[in-house]
Amino acid sequence: MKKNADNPKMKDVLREQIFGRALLPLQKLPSERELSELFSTTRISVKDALGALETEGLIYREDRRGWFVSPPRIRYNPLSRCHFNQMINEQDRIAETQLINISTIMAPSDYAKVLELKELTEIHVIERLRYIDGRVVLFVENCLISHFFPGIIEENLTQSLTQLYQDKYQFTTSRSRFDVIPAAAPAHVAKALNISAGQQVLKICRVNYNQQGKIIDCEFEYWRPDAVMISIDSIEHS
Amino acid sequence: MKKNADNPKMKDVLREQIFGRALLPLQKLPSERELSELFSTTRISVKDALGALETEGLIYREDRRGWFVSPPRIRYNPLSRCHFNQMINEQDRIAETQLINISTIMAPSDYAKVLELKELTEIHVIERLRYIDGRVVLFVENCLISHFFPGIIEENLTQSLTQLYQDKYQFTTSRSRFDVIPAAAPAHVAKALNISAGQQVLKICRVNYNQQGKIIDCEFEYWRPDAVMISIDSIEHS
DNA sequence: TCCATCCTCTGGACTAGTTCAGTGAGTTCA
DNA sequence: TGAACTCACTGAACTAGTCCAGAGGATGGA
Repeated sequence: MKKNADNPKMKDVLREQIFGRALLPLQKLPSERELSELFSTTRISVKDALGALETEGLIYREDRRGWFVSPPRIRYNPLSRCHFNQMINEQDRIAETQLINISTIMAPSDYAKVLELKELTEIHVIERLRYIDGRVVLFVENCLISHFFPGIIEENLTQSLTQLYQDKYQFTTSRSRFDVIPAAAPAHVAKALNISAGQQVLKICRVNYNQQGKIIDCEFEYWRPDAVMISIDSIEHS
Repeated sequence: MKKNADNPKMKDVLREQIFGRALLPLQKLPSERELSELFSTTRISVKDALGALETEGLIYREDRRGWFVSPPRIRYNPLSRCHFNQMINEQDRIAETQLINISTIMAPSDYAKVLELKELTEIHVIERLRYIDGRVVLFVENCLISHFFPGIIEENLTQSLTQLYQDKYQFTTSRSRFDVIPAAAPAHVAKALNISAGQQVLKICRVNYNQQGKIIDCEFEYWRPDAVMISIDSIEHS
């Protein structure tokens, strides 16, 4: 069968099926090869169409696993003191956290810059993965200035770090700065998020100050772009 | 000449030339066809490589014109009362604003929802383009609830709307909410930004309340993703 | 000098394939 | 039962083309 005017564009058909609930959140789409047969087109055209729906936030990819329908976005206020689990639960979603790796290193220049370090300084890097409804959507690197946090490595680091700072170290966050950019996923982040290196992520870099106004840690968050809406209300901070 | 291990990947070469200042901000890259000859590869592979650099924020595309090296990002605080021109000038860049279109319509459902309208309401839609250093980077739609703003259409709408609200209507913004998502450019936005429909943009939707706590307008901003870093500091709001 | 037309150039979108490398399920063996 | 192996499946990445439609510059005519 040749393509003709009776043959609606694949991305329009899929979009309608998603909006019409024929395809449900987290549901797997047919493979690219199947779609290219179904719609009598080539795989490159299928990839382009799927990529367009991905850009719209309607579907997401997983490297070597397939394409899936995106669930609704989470509303996220980076200035909020609300723990991840609580934030997700409040939106009737299921949260989970996985500790991936902890390392203790001399701060490389990009970290040193963010933390405004003037000399060689040891930091702990805590890598965690965040899941919503069983899907991995966020890779987080917390970079803690070690000398502020003796013995933290032995703690349960899947819990709220902010709470741990307060309970064990009597640090409260007096101020936060955050920057948001669309970025390309570095290889280690991509692998953790089940995408190929260089795919689009939404990167949030946050710097936290304790009650003495000193920077104590920074945090790099890499979000799946379809999973989150950053939402800020000026009234919550006045 | 066949590809072999001596032939470095095109995107790595271009990335090095950009970081090494052999390719300067706003400079045009060779066309896809030229690059495919230079690097003995196909146009699809060139497009993939260029797309990867675009995702990194290093280059940007213009439909039918070519690919260009991205200038540094603007730091933008959506909660700031700072006018666009001032914000850009403070970062040693040149700002320009172009009024594209003004229309007066009954609010369609997506606008009505954002403005929390309970009944059929007339709105003014003011479309503007924002340029930094001569490059179009931002398409803005301001949606004003008409009955709050008698006679506004005749004003100079390239100036700061916020200032106009205050001077002519004695409205000050007491509160703002904004949402940020990566989105696909609608056709009318894409055309204005010199990209094809469906390309990635960073969409900011803002809602403003006057001193009586009433929503008076909302704003949809569509940013070129490589041009902006959203930057918020909690200390500026306490 | 200005406007209309033409032409080349551009990215966008498509055709028809191929190879690569990791995932995950099923099977086999200890 | 658990671990290792195998194999089909998957998207990623590549080859070699084609056609489309709008941008912008050059040219010619009024």
